[in-house]
Amino acid sequence: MAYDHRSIEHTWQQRWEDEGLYRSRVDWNRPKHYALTMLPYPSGDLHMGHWYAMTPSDARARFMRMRGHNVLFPIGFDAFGLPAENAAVQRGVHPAEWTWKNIDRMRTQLRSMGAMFDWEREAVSCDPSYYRWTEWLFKQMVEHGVAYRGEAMVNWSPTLQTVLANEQVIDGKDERTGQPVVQKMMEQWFFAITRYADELLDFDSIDWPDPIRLMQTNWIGRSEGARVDFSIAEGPAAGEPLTVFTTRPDTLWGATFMVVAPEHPLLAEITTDDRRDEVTAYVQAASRRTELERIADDRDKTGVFTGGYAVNPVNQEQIPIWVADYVLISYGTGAIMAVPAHDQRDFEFARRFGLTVAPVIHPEGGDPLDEPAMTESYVGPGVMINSGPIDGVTVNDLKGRENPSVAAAIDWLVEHGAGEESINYRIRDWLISRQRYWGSPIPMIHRADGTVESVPDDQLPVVLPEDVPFDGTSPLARTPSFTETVDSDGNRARRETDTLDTFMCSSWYWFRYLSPAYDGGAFDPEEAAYWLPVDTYTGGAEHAVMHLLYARFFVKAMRDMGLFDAAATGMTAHGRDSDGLFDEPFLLLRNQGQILGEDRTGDRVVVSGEEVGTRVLADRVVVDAGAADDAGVVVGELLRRTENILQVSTAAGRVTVEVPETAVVEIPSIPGPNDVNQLRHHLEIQRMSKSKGNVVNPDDLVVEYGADTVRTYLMFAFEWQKGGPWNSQGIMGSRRFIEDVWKIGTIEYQPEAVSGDASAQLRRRIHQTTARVESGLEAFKFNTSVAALMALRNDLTEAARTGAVDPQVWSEGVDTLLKLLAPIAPHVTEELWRRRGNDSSIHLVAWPVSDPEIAAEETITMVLQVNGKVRDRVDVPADITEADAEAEALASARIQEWTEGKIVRKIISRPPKLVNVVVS
RNA sequence: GCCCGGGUGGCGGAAUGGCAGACGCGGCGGAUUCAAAAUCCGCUGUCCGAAAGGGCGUGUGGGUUCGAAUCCCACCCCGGGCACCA
Repeated sequence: MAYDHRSIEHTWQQRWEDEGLYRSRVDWNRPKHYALTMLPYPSGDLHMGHWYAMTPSDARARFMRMRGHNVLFPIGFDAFGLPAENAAVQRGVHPAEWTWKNIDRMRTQLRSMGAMFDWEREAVSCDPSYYRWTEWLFKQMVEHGVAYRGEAMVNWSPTLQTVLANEQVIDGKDERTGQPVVQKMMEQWFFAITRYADELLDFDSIDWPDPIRLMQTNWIGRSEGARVDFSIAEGPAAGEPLTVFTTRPDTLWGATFMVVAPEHPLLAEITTDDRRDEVTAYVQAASRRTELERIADDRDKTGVFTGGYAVNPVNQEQIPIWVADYVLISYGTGAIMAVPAHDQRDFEFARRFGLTVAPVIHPEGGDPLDEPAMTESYVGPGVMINSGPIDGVTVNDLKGRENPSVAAAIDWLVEHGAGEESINYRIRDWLISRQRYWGSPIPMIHRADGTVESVPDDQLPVVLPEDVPFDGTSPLARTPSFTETVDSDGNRARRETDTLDTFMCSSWYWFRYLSPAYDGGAFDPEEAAYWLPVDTYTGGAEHAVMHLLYARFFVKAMRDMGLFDAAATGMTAHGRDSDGLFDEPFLLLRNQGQILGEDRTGDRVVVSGEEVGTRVLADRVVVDAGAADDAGVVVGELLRRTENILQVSTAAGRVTVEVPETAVVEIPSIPGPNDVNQLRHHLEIQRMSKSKGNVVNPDDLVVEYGADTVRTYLMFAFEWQKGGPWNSQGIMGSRRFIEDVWKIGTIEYQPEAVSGDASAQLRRRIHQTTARVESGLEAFKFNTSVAALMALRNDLTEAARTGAVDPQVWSEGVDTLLKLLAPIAPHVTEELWRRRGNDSSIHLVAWPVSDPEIAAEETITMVLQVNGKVRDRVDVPADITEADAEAEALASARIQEWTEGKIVRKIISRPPKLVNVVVS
């Protein structure tokens, strides 16, 4: 009976659905396990990346279930976002229609995986029943002061006609489109994520990969130091403080000038009249430059003198104030004290503009700094000099108060009222307003008097109007039926027309999964009490600082707003200690790598034609001409093709070939008339993309090989956390494996010359395999689990051929193979399990237990070494004593050969693994 | 520039400081076949050797150790993150 994946997979997917096999229900008598995979964006097609992310997660969730956990493994869609709106602009399809159609299609594709998703818990973020609670959560944030409206310098994307969060801007460009972003002052809604900066730096209670923790730590960017008030010396602002943040207050006595950012509020008052034109020109030039241009420019510092001076509070010295764009308004106070002797940026600026450099640190174990000769700043350890009260204090390489000189300076500042100890963060508050249509509306109303009020809860959600213009910026703002409303006093008012950053939708979705239809709140506290928090979260590392940081912030804010109080009470009622369970969203996080396109060699082309200048004008191009090679003027591999221009790698080097329309193109492998566009060029390993033509479609693979084979291959062929290039031949290995399992599961076993040894050996392998598969699944090293199963397949195939094992052991072997493989290849194992006479699903049976005593080898091949080199091997009992092991080694003829005539210095005996005889 | 992660056969990858290369792909040889595909059996790091066996071998150089892919130091290369953060 042949293995037919099509009927098997279809049948079981249907039956599991009908029987509700994957419905998860609260059951306080069983331990729970909340396994979560990052929800997909409904782009239209499930690609290999989705399969690669989800099927191993599914396998692990199934494994946890077989181990006795009550597992929740939900799925949904992150359905708001720009691509839907672009589709509307470009193709005239309404975003809602486009999105829901994609979701429909992707649901079908997701079902073809055979994953244990509980579809009753599906949540879709663009559904009003979902975004009602996104809006409600926003309101909660407003009411608790976590969300606020503020004027700030924002990242404006002229291309997208919207603002972006800091996290969405990379190198001064929008991280999605790569288009430049400019700075602009705007009033927008923010979440006060900075308030949680310190708590977000604490990862002690969660098991997350180090790189992610590091990236978040760097992103938050905590710096310890001091705020110091300099005072403006003259002019309209005379006597006013000019505050700076510094991590090196110990170098205050070396401050020789100050620099303010071009946007600094006090700049105009500081600037003297004779300098005003120059300063104004500089500020204007700076504002015109995008972030991108500032980076693209050579790093030479620019700036101008304001004419103003400030008084250094530590020594009353007057120092000049400059304006320069290397000081950023968005960090610290937007003004710095410059200590050129001990800060490289300040040093470069000072040298360029001829400003004073005054060393205040005597380098450790070196000569005093020779100011005129210095070519770079000194940032190492030493001893303070020329610094009045802190002279002689040690300077080390540590940060903050751990550096004695910094501690001494802070103490002095505080004592003299000149400054205060301060911590500064790189992270900014999260800007959540977007001037887009396809997002959750912000449930706020602008009253005629300029104040803002929220839409009452019983009027939520504010529903997106359907009929809006999709031909430019902010469709909602241009839809009067939406914007015109009345406030709580019945006066005419205007609705907020910005929508929420879609990252907000994905910052709480795993709560909605618990009870997607619940209308008494964002989630049902009864469900939350049982299922929360998420035990295992899997997804791509590209979300390291956005989604994963926002999600952590959300949970902390929700906790502080009391949104988990009811759930905590429920936990306590069931005897579960809720302490600390609502501090973090995901207890364990693991990231999968990325599947890349396959390496591909280009067509071997034989071109005939004539040379015209530097290129060859073809009249005939033949692919794989074989013996007819000599006919060509150009023969080689096609490296690149741009329209009809070919780059061919030949023995003599690279040649450019132009293929006019009149030329004949012959590709034997493609029937019918061929044209130049069908030539395949060389492709390096890189991301899959339609334009490169290296996309592997999982749907096609499922049709050809079956979901079980695709799942097995994805788990076997890569180190999951690393990923790598696709290999179209490799999948056959997994297909053969599944077919072999089918054979093993369907043959009639014929015992012949049954031997006790062979039976015991197979039992040993069964129990060893169980342990190996288990540890692989636990540790996300799925490839080792599959490898172990393939090895068991080999043992069982051998057993079937020889007939040497006891029928009972054979049967145990087959059953164990099926159970261990069930999480990975759920369909074929279910089919075989039932055929073997079992009435209920294999996915409900208990995970096999590996008995260490049965798994233990009786005899082990012991390695005999001389001076650490393997010279012989002997089979010894597993419980051999150290003395016997040594005796075995010395009795070995081969060891004797190698030790003959030498003096045995010592013998390292590690029974039963090895004996190392050290001679000289 | 700074901070991470990683370099193991032709390829994907295994390996609590103890037999490097499990498992698979590919390749080679054989069986089967009219033939091919599929399937089955065997071999497959590299060099020397008829073989027995031996030399070399986990990016490079050094170190620790009886013993290093694994630990330490320096360097090279690849991937990722941040990037004038005071």
